[in-house]
Amino acid sequence: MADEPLDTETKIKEAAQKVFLANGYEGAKIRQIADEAGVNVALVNYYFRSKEQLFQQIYFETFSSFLGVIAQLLNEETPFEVKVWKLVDRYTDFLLANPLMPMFVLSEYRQSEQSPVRQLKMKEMIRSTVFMRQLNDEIEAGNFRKADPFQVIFSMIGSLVFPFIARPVVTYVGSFTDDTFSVFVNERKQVIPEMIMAYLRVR
Amino acid sequence: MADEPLDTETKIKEAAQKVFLANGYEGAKIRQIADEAGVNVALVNYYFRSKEQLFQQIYFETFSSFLGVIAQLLNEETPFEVKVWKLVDRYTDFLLANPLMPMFVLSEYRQSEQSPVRQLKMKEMIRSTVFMRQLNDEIEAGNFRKADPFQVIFSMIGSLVFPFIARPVVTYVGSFTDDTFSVFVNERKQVIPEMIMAYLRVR
DNA sequence: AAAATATTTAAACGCTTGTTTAATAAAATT
DNA sequence: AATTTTATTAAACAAGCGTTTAAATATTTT
Repeated sequence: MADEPLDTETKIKEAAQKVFLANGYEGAKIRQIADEAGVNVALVNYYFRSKEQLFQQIYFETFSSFLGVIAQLLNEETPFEVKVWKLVDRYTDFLLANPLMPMFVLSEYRQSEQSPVRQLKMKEMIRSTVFMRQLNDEIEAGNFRKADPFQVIFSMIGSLVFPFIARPVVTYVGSFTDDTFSVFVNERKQVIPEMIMAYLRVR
Repeated sequence: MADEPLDTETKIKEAAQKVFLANGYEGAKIRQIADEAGVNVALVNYYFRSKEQLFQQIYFETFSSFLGVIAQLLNEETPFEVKVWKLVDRYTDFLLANPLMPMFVLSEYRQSEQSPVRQLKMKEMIRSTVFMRQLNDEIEAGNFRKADPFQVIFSMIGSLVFPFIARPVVTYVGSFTDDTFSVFVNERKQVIPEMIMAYLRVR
């Protein structure tokens, strides 16, 4: 990868992303962000006006990525079961590449009516996915048991995301290293789809 | 309930529990804890020496409760399937009564060798539960599919705990109120055991 | 009741925080 | 080349933080 010389604003943003994800809003200090970016403290406010605004920008982008990738995978035009397997596989890889994202997104979420996050219309996005439609169709056709699609989707996402949220505890209880944790999570690529499908197939 | 006049130390501790669980270590301020307890700021340090020590005490107790309740349920001497249903039922109720606990325990976890949390030997506790033994027996007897017990247990706990960790997002995407969130979680008392058992039964 | 100890308080301490200022350096415009 | 604008800096600011102090009050012990 060609690491071209980044302009100051980008350097700050990348440093902020790193520091905010590792420490959360309260735990992150502007001086730490500035140091990480190799830049004077004042420049953070010069480019982003305030810690709060910088955070909002980072949070919005992270949230969009976190739920956006899911929404995209849910919307693929592949048969239902294939999609479940593919989604779990792809999203596991995504989380392995961004292991701090789930905890950050879920622990730093703040509700406010006119927040950018709300304007994403994530609600409608998830509710109207191809995945949801297919699931409803299969249930109506009698191929799957009568199940609440929300229960199914949150079971799947929850199983997928949980190890990353609970990573320190999981690592401790399971005596994992970084490598064996990765193995553990990769094994779930098989376990989770099998679990979801086994549940749905029982009529 | 008879709310007898609490002594100062207890008042501070309960206030600290409340404030730490709601805001985390960095977000919690001693003056807020003191106010919540209706007590002078200096008394917090008088009784607990430092914010750090107060936090450690709260965290240890919360962690013990969070994992201890699970360990206890995993150790009940009931048949495997009955236990799965009972565990999900009881732990859901426990989480409904302590909705902030999972996020607090998982986001504020810090590893350190001689921490009180480590001395709980939670690892050995979970690994040697009746649940684990039963699961292994059933698999060896050919009644259940060949599954990694850790995968099963973390799928179950993860499904159980996830809605509480992701509550704001789940609430938003699902258009839940506090009441309908509670309904949603209670429905999982059936979904989760069925999912786990459906998975295990496929050979 | 007097003395000793424990509890509580208001005030201040020193440090870190996010933020701003005012001066300097660099770049762009004229 | 002179001027204006933009970028960067060191330094300071006020506010908030966890913590300590020293005096006042309450309680316990003698």
